[in-house]
Amino acid sequence: MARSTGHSRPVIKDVARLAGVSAPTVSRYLNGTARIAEDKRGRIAKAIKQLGYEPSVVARALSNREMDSVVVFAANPSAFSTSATNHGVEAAARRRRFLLNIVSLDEADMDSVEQRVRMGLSIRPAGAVVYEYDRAGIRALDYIPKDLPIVVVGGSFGDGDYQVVNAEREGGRWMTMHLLDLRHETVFHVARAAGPTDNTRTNGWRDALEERGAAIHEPIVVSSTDLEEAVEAGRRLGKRDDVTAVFAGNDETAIGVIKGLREVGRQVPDDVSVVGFDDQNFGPLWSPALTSYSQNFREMGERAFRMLYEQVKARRDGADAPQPRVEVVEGQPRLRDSETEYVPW
Amino acid sequence: MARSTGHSRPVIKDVARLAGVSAPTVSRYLNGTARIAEDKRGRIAKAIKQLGYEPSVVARALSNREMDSVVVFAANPSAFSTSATNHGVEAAARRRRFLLNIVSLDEADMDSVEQRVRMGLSIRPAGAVVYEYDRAGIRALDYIPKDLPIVVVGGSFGDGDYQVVNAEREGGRWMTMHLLDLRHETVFHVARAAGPTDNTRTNGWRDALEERGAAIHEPIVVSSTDLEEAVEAGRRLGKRDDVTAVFAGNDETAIGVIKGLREVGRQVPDDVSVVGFDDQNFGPLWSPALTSYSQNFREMGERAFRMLYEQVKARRDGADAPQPRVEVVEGQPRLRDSETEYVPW
DNA sequence: CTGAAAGCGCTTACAG
DNA sequence: CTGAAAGCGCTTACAG
Repeated sequence: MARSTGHSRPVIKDVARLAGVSAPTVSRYLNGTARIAEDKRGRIAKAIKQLGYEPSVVARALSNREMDSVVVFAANPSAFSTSATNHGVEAAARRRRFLLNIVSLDEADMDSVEQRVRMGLSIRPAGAVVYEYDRAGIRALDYIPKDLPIVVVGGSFGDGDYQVVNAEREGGRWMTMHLLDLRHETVFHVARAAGPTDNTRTNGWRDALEERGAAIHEPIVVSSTDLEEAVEAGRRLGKRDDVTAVFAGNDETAIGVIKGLREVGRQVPDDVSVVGFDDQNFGPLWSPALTSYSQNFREMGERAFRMLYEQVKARRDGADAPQPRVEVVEGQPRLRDSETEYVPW
Repeated sequence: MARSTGHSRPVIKDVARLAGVSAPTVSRYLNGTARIAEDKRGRIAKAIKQLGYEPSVVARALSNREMDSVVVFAANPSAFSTSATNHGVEAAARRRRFLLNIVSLDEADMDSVEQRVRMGLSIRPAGAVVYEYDRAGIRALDYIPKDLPIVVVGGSFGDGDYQVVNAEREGGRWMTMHLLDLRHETVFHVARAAGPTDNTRTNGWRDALEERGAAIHEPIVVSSTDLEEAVEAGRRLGKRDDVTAVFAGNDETAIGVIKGLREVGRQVPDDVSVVGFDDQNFGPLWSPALTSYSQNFREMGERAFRMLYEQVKARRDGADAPQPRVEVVEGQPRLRDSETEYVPW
């Protein structure tokens, strides 16, 4: 395994020698962990620059028993929500010079969750972020030691001590209320199969109907992979003449529903109002431009890291852990042209 | 910094003691780096299981000067292509028990590229994968030491010694040919601003026109963020009556173009055929269902890791590096309803 | 086949 | 403020 590293990179000893100090002094300089004489500071700085020295994060991690890194555990790694959240976590982590490790989970392979978690933790990260939009994420929580800083993203309130959730339920409620405000007598709902959390769009929809005393028709649940099911839902709804407004669980579903509605001769928004969720980039281009609810995944990721870092920092400083809390990241409704006021004949 | 780790996890010494052998023997057992007596094998295996021992990847990395991990450098971390490719890399890496680190690059902040690369390499990964769809990726290559195994994903042929590219150009050529086969006299093109590579959809489009001797009208280049530009392109094209077929650089663009075309009274596909690229999931739901070209990003990611691993393995075995090569991952046309045969009046 | 020793590159008590 | 020493948890020549 002896690799010919060529001229290997400089190590702390080289810096120390060049600066005429000991390695521990360089270490203290780097970590700000003790006061260093002014002249030595200068010499060390120069030596570092001259050598192009970079501390080995691996050696540091071995010594500290902990790496400056976060692991994120997430199912659906290629979903927009996941990757946008990752991006936020990474950006915030980078500012603290933390590295990001991604370990994907697989809903279809729950048996591997434990092993994947172990793998992710084998690097001894300073903390973990778990996206708890689904069962795999929830399961992952079981395998993470209680003493490791964790932040849960998404999920139900109370699933984690430290949690950042998007306003799923609030958003669902808002969109439904909006339709009700437009005088629709009630709002039908085509839902994606949701995880077992209560912070869901569907619950928000129900909240609004209950609050207004509107009729609650069981939601039609469609697969999030086979969009044809949404089209079929649209057809079914289109055949009922009590359907004037539909809240779709996401934008793809909304599109499918609109398509199905049209197939059976109902126009959107003239005959039926349809709103989506997620505000995907194709929404504004749709005909009609799709009204939707925009979530800020990037922001969620950034907040998740910051919340994690607070815990890590406190631990490293020997301070008390920060107060556990749930942060709700609000989204924003984007009103466009796919819904309109209900006008009875 | 002394953390109360509670009961710390078992280390190799604990296993050795319990099995009645030395630590190096356990190490050799774990790595298959020497023959071990049958009875000791058994005892070691039992001790490992009993203790729930897991080797410290950090200690191992320090000793080996290299971590069992890959870094991927990529701009546009939340783009579907990026995240799907990441997923492929991660899946293939996991099989080899390699960890994945993600470092995002930022086109808008080229100055930070060097620092980001250094950060990503600070962990001493066994290799790096660079997504070279844009300038940031290309720049990143400059900062990665030549002796580190690298695989370039995307980009021009020949940018890297080891490269996996999708059939961008081939795909563009195919789609254009398809339209020409439908008797359109020529095909107009609305392109996204492309990176400085030659393996582009636009070049494929040009290839096809040249091959058939069709008229080449300069492509309209639109931003990949502001979809309104695509709509505007659609309007402009719609006003010319020599426009009967449009190859859009991707599906969002295609949708925008269709919208613009409609605004000026041209129907798709009756008056103008429009095809997209990428085969996003909303394509089939569009009216008309969008004809597009589907790429296999996941597969690209998997191949990228495998190609990287070959290099890593050879290096570790002290063997010759594998032959440099470029693998082209083919996509697949998805013919739907947005294009049709040209019928002159 | 296997053990004692040294080393990977840091950090942190312990003295001074 | 600063250095010598020991340790983090592995791996790898070196002997045997």
